Amino acid sequence: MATQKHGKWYDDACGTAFALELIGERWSLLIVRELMLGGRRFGELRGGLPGISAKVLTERLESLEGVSVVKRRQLPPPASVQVYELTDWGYAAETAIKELGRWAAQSSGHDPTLPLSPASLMLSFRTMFAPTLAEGLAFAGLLRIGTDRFVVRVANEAFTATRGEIDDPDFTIVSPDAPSIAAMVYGKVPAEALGATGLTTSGDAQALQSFLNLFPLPKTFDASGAATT
Amino acid sequence: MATQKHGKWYDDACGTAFALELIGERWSLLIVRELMLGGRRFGELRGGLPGISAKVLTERLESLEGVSVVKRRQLPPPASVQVYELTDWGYAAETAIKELGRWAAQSSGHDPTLPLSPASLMLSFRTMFAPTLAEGLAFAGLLRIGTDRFVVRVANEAFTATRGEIDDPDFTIVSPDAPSIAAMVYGKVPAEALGATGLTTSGDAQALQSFLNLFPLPKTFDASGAATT
DNA sequence: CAGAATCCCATTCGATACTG
DNA sequence: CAGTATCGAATGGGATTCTG
Repeated sequence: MATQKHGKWYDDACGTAFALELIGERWSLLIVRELMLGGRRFGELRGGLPGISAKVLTERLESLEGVSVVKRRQLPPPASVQVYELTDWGYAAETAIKELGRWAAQSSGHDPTLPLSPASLMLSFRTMFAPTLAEGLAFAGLLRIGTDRFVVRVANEAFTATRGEIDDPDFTIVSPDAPSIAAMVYGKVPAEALGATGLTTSGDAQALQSFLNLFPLPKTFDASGAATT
Repeated sequence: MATQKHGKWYDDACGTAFALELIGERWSLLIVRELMLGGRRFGELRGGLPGISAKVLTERLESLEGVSVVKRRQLPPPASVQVYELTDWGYAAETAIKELGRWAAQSSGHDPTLPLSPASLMLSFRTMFAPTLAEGLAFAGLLRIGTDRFVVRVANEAFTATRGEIDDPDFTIVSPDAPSIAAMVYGKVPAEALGATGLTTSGDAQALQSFLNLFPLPKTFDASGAATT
């Protein structure tokens, strides 16, 4: 187990302060975010974290491993690759990560045009999903974002999004990147207008449209931080 | 309005990344925590944040004001003191802060013997309160922690904790500091054993005991981050 | 007391080069 | 590809001083 680096930033018994000791360093929480949809390799992590250097990523992974949020796994010999994945406890951080995102997304200062990783997009779906809008709906969709594959399912007013394939999806979305899908879902841009981005859809148009409407945006505070009535 | 400092740490449309741009600097989130139970003065903030320097506190307050999480208020002339308080949006961060704390407190590495501010203690109550344990209960208590005053109320399976006084509480807890109360609530240390700490209780012993049992601890992951069965 | 201004050291980061 | 090693630059934060 790698050695823990700092250990004494704050001198505070508060659980939130302890959380910040663990995942409060720059980049740490975003690394956890990238791992939230399953184990990833070093290079895949870099791909989802624009601007992070190999040095910092290495340091953060060691730190997160040292505090048992991340564990390292050697894949079986044929392809003996190393994979980083969350521990059970690491996965338990999902709620906290989503609540932070939900909070910040309510600000008028949020810029949705920046780059977005596939994992972030899936996590945003898990965050923004509105169960009441899913009454009576049941379908499964396949999302192909670059080389990533995700299955999204809606049933019993519940939503799941996981890495994986599926044989007979009700609909399929193929996109070169995540932002194009985000624009369609959150920007209410019709799929046809996204042709130029290389995004295509197929399958049950009804189910697809239902899916696209399951994720309402809040945005309820103005630039001065006051609630908008 | 103060100028925003960095602005471009991450280049990421993810809401969580944006949250970290706003409150991800060292100390920032703990300052928000200290303000969560009401406006505070500069020195009061320092008191609740052991180890923070005046320089850093000044910088962080400017930064938080710049992004509209905190606002500055001049109290009316008689006592023309400056008070820092959260904007509506700042108060909306409570859920995220509590979820971070709840997550971290599940770790076996959490050290509850460190210093604890009164605001942190109240926030921990709001976090750990278990509605199902409050069925049929209704009472109001007064907590005097050093010079701070809080009113805690339980009714309709709901819990509130706010700064303030009350005339006829069902019980009163007087303590020189927050950790003594934390030991009684979370450490299951009987009040009598806390005499040496200067903690005293009075009023309806039944209501007091009910109150003390409303905040169960989770702690469900071992040192390696695995779920304990 | 509340905070701004200086100074200076320690850490951190990014870029580049290197290795199995 | 998956990191490690090194180095210079930038940043951050503590201590101190000063001011209203």
